[in-house]
Amino acid sequence: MYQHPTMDPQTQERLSTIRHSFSHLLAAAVQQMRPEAKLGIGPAIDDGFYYDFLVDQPFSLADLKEIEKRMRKLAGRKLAFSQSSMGMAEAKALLAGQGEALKVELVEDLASQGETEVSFYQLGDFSDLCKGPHVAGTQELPLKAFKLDRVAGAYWRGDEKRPMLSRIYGLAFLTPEDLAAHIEQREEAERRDHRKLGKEMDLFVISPDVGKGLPMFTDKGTTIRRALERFIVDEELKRGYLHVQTPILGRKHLYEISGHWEHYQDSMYPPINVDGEDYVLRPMTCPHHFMLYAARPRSYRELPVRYAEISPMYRKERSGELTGLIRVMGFHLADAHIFCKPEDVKPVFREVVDLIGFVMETLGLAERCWYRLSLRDDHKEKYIDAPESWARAEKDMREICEELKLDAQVEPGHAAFYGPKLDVQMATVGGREETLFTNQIDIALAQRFHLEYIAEDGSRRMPWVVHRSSIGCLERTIAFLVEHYAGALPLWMMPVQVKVLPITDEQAPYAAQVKAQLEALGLRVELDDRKETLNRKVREAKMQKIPYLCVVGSREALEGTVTATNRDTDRKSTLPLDQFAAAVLKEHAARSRVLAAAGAA
RNA sequence: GCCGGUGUAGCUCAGGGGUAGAGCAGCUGAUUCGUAAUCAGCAGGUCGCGGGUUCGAAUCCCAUCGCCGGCUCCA
Repeated sequence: MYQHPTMDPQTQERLSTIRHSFSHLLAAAVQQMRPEAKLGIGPAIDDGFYYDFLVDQPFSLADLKEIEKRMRKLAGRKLAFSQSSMGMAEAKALLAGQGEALKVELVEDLASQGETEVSFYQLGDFSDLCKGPHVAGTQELPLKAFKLDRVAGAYWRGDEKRPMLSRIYGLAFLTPEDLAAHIEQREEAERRDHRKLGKEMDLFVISPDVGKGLPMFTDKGTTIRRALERFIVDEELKRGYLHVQTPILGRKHLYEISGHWEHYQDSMYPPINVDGEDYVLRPMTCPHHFMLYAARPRSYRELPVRYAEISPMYRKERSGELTGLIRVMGFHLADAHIFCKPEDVKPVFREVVDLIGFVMETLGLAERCWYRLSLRDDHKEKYIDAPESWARAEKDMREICEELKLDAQVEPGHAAFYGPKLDVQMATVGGREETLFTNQIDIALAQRFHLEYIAEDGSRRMPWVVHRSSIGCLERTIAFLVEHYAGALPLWMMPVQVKVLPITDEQAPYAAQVKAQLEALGLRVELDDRKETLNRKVREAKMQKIPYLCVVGSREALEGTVTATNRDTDRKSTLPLDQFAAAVLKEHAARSRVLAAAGAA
């Protein structure tokens, strides 16, 4: 989301105060228009503020104009924000008298946390339970730097079992310029959106007839995927992973053993009954890999066993949750399960962190990602019931983060049902946070599947299992890459790496030769021999973000050269074809993110 | 799934009760061109789908589907 590049903490705090004050102004205006509207909460957020209201009739976009007008009118009266405080019982009685049931609940919560007093802010006729701070009065609000934005439904306290409130979002900044910049940035984000670019670049298609959340990759999109798959499979093989292949269907029984059926059923498709036996589409690969492990006795000597697979999986999602390639129902995860001795879990995990670090670096996403340590929360029913193992695994996970100086954000409530996770997080261009990769210590499944190995002393022991994804879900990773690079992907994953543009028909034979020579090296090349002007061919190729354009005219044909334009620098240089080809091949093979074969900066 | 918004040609959009329009893309022809749109012509839509109101619906109403933003959920 929008962050002012040079904002010091004080200014940031001031802005947050202003935004919060705007939210009160909003609530005041709303209560003028709809006295029956009950108040939820109204905090400052990254780009402004919102306020939640309990109303019979949800607000529509058309209401915003009128509300904003009233806000401006109220602000024009130069109202002061004044604070007062009172005891819990008094506050509760006051709010109850006003019919503010949601606020009463907040007071009760504060009371149960041991608070003895609460604070109210008064703005004109409008009073609200609020700890502040606020600006002194409405004359301090930058009215030209704010704007009501949109409406949305939001469950009270984020709980879908509780009533849905009507939320009004507003944008607010310190200056009109900042507001304009934010709106401009939003438009830029729209242009970078992988859904838009994916269509323009012809990478994937989501057909309602096939099904929402079930993307299909075109040849170009498939080329990107293949580049990523080859990269990760080769890298994993180098690092001791064993690549395997397992089916996407499995007996329901298998998932009853794993606990998925009990803990994860909401995300699974209903069983397919075949001759009296129930099968389910797999939501995860772990049970299959466990059965591979369990198929024969294992010695401590062969541990750690690292089974990897780029595995298709299907998870049921509610329709409103699907987004382009980022949130889908059928996807492909670069998954692996590492079976190790319990005492080896740290080195094994360190090795996993090293791999994902390498992957992020190679993809060029490292500086945009951060770590999240995902632990349990109080909703015990979501997790396997094994408090001691949880405590141990969470402790291990924390220690690993500390040892590796990962600076992970700790977040309760995001753990897998079978163990804590170390996630790699990233933000979409739209500002929404998503998980790119995830790694887990599994405290439960080895036991449920009775996995074991023979230890040095001949005893049978239970291995620990680490689940991890190295390059994540291919669909999602591609979406992030497209957004991060605004479509101008690194050479090695670009569907078309070089485009040959002959100036006239006379150069057709030479252009074909250039293409053939580059292709013989394994590069992906297109020839544009249409009867179009060079200007047009260049324009179209640039819009397609082709890394290198090779213009060949009579001069190049005569000399055996190409005049290549560099996508990233927009510079060009004329050089012998052999030399250009070798340089591009080198960049391709090295998975370089810098284009320097021609027109280097 | 819930709340709000939205759906007109492949794409971007105009039109808002009297049975459809532009630009680009496409096709045909001419142009043989040195780094971001050569010119001309042609073709293209039962206005998401289904009901209803009306003499008449792309336009109003209802329902439904897709898409977008949010909530919930999540790789």
